[in-house]
Amino acid sequence: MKRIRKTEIPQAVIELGNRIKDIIKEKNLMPKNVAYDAGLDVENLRKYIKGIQEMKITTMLKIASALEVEPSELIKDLKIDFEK
Amino acid sequence: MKRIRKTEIPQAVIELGNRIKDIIKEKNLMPKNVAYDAGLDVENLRKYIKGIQEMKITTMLKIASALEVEPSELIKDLKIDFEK
DNA sequence: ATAAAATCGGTTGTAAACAATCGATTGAAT
DNA sequence: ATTCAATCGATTGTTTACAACCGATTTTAT
Repeated sequence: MKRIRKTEIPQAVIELGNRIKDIIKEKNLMPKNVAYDAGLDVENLRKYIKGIQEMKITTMLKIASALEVEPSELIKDLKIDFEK
Repeated sequence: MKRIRKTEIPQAVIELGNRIKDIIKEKNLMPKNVAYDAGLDVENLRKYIKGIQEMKITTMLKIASALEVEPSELIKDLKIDFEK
């Protein structure tokens, strides 16, 4: 059956995806290789870049490693907009 | 039925838990309040502190917000030990 | 123009996060 | 000594991440 997302994707997730996208572009990397280096499926990496799917901490660390950037660079100033 | 974890908890997750624990202690915060401010169940916060459960990016951001620290401070120098 | 990579939208099985609850124990403060 | 918070282990329903695959289309490079 159709798998529907019930919750909104947080803005920070979108922003994180954009940063990954930008770094890939700046460093002239290939998503295919980045995915491989991070131990991810290319399609899933694409989902992170598009902000369709949220990632776990360790996934972020793997991607940072594959991009050869500090994890901090990826999450720096990411704001979480949450309703308490 | 028993819910058994199939994969190993990465060391970075343990380390992240320790940092959260330390900050709570240093700042004389109450886990109860931190959990509330982060919009989490106390028991789940405990799982993160113990490193029993891995968190998503946004959860980390919420916890950083509740602890009033920069997200970068939580993940700084976290190393991921992964087998490609 | 053709080949390789990227992008897209969708699907599916499985593992794990998330939320919440329970009972019991331990530690600390009044 | 009693109250409150912390800690622990365990459980459960629901949602989501993860991994993988597919077919189609678009972009990029040779």
